[in-house]
Amino acid sequence: MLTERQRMILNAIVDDYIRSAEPVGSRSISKRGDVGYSPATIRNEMADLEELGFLEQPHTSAGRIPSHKGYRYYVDHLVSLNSIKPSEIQVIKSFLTEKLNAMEQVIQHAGTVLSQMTSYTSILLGPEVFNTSLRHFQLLPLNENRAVAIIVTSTGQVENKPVSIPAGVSMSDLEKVVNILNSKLVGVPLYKLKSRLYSEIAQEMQKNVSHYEEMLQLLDATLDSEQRDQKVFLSGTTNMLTQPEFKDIDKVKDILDLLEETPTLLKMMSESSKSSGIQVRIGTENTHEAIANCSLITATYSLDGEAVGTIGILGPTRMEYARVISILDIISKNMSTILSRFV
Amino acid sequence: MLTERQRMILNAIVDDYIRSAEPVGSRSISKRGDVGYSPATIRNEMADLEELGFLEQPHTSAGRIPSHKGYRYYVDHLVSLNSIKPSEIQVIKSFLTEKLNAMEQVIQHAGTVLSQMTSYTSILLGPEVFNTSLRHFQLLPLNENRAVAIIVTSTGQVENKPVSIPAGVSMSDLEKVVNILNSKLVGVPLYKLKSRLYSEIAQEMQKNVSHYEEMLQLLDATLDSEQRDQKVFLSGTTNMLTQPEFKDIDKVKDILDLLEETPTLLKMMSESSKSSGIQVRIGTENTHEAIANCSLITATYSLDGEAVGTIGILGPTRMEYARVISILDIISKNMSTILSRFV
DNA sequence: GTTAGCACTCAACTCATGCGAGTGCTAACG
DNA sequence: CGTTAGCACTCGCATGAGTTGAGTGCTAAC
Repeated sequence: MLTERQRMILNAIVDDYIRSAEPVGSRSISKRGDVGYSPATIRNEMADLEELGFLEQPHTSAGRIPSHKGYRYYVDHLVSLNSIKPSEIQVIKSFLTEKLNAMEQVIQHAGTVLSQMTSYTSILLGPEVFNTSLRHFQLLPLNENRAVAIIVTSTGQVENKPVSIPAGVSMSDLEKVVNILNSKLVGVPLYKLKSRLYSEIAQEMQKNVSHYEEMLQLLDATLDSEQRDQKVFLSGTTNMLTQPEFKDIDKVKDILDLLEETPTLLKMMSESSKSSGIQVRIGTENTHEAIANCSLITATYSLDGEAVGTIGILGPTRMEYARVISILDIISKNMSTILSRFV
Repeated sequence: MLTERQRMILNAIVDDYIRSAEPVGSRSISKRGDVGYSPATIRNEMADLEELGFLEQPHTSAGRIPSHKGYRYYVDHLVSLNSIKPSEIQVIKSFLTEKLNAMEQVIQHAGTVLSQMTSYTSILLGPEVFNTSLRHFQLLPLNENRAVAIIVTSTGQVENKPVSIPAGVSMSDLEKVVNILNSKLVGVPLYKLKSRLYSEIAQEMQKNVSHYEEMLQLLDATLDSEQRDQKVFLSGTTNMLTQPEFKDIDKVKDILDLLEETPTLLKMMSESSKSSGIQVRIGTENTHEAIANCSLITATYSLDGEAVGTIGILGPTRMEYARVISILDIISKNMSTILSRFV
C-alpha cells in the first residue's frame, strides 16, 4: 500500500537511524545519493508516512524516527540480507568448526561468537529433550542417606541430581533397580522415561525389590523431565550498556534483571520457537515491559531435521536487523551441522 | 596515634557517609547526639584528620568524605560488629537450613541470601579439590569415537568431560580400565589422582590393556585437576546499578565486565583466601582498576576444619562494613556446618 | 581548649538568550 | 500536477549570568 517512493524513503530513514541513533531529517535523506528528491518533497512524504503510523516525531522541529510499525515494515519488506561479508562468514565458520566435543561447549561458543559479532546480547537455549534418549542411568550412594542419580543422554550430556535414600533400602536394592532401569530404558527418549517407568518397570520392581513403593517414588522424582532444566546460556549482557538508548541506568537495570530470571527467559524464548525460521519480535511485540524498547530476533537449530533449541539476539529496537538476521541464520545452520555429529 | 575525639569524629563521618553517600559537614556531625562539640571544634579536628590522610574534600566548601586510609582505620579499629539483629540471624539460619542436598545448591543458595541481605554483589567460589576424594569413575562410550568421562566426588559433585576414544581401542579395553581405576583410586583425594595414575595404575594397565599408551594419555587429560574448573557463583550483580556512586554507566560497565571474567574473579578471590578469617580489601588495595572504587570483603568456609572455599561481597567502598562483615561471618560458619554433612 | 562570628568558596540551580536543525505551508515553476 | 524554493515558525539544547546555600577557614572572644 506504500508507493515505491515512500518505501525508498522509509528504508533510508530506518537505515540512517540505525546507524546514528538520532532523529533523521529531510535534508540528510535528500543528500544521500539514492533518493533523488529535494528536502521539501521528502518532507511531504515523511508527513504522509507519519500519518500512516510508520514514523514518529520526538517533538516538532526534530527529525523523524521509525515507529514499531515502521520497523516491522522494514523487517518484513525492505531489509536486504546480503549485507554480510563473505570474509565474516568465514570467521564464523572457523570459530565454530574448532574442535568442540560437547554439545554445551558448542552452544556456549556459538553464543560468544553471536554476541561478539553483533555487539548485542545473545540468549541461547540448550536442546530440548525430545530428541535425546537415555544412554545410561546410575545411582551412586554417597553415604547411608544420600546418593547421586546420574543420567547420561545419547548426546553426551550428563545430568545429575542428589537424592535421599529411603530408610531401609539396601545397597543391593539400589543395584537391582539400576540394573533393571538400564536393561529396560536405555534408548528410550527422555520425555518418555516417566511413563515407561510405570508401564514397564513398576511390575518388575514389585517382584524383585523390597521397599518397592519408596523406590518408585524416588525414581519418579529423578526422571521427571519437567524438572530437568533446559539451560539458558547468556553472552554479552554488558553490551546492553553500550547502546545510547540505554544510557539511563534504570532502564538498563530492568533489562539486566530480566536477563537474570531464567524461567522468564525460557518462556520468552520458547514462545517464538514454535514456528521455525527466523522470528523478529519488535518492541512491545515482546510481552515484557522491561524490553519494550528492545527487539528479540530468534532462530532455531535442529538435530536430525527437527528443531530442538533456540538461539536469539536481544538488542535495542534500533537494531542492525540485516546483519543480525544474516548472522543468526548462518550460526543456527552451522550449529545444526556441528551438533549432528553428536547424535 | 589518633586522639579519642578524633576517632569519635572519624567514626561519625564514616557512618554518616555510608548512610547518605554525601560529603559530611561539621554541622551535621555536631548535631548528632554522640559528639558533644560545636561545629567549629569539629572543623578543626576535621582539618587535622584531612592532613593525616583519613579524610578528603571533593572541593573547598564541600563536606569531607573518608579516604581509603580512613575506611581502613574504620574497619580495623572503629567498626562495631553487633549491628545485626538476632531476628536477621534467624532469617539467615532458616534460609540455609532448608533441606538442600547438594553442595552446589548450598553454595548457590548462600550466594542468593548474601546478595539479598546486603544489596551488594556476592561472589562465591566452589570448594577446592583438596579435601574431596574420588567416589566413582566411569567412561561411557557414546559412539565409536566419543565417550563421556564421569567423575563423582565424595561430596556428591559430578563432573563430566567429553573425550575422544583413540582409534583401535575396544569396548572391553575401556571396561578394563574403568575397573582398574575404580578398584585402585576410589577414596584418593582428587589432587593426587594424576600422580597415582602413574605410580600405581600405569603398570597394571600395561599388563592388561592393549593400546596402553593412548589410554594413559586419555586418562591423563581426564584426571587433570588443573583443568577441573573451580566454579564461580555470582548473585545480585545488578545490585551494583543501584549504588549512587555507579550512576555513571561507564564505571559500572567496567565492573560488570570484570564480573563476567571467571578466571580474573578466581584469581581475585583466591588471593585473599590464603589467610583465614574475614578479609577486607578497600579500593585500590584491589589490584583491578575497574573496582578501584569498590571494596571486597571475603571469608572462607571450611570442610573438616580446613578452609576449602571463599565467599565474598563486592560493593562500593562506601559499604556497610559492620553489617556485611557480620553477615559474611554468620553465613560462612553456617555453610561450614551444613557442608560437613556432605563429607 | 572551645566556640561564636564572619568572610569566603564553589557546586548546583534557575533563568534568559541565542542558535540551529528541522518542520509545515505557500507560491512558483516546468 | 508533481516538484521545489523560500520563509516563518517551533523547540531542544548549549551558553552564560545571577542566586542560593552548604560548608569551610580564620580570628577573636570566652
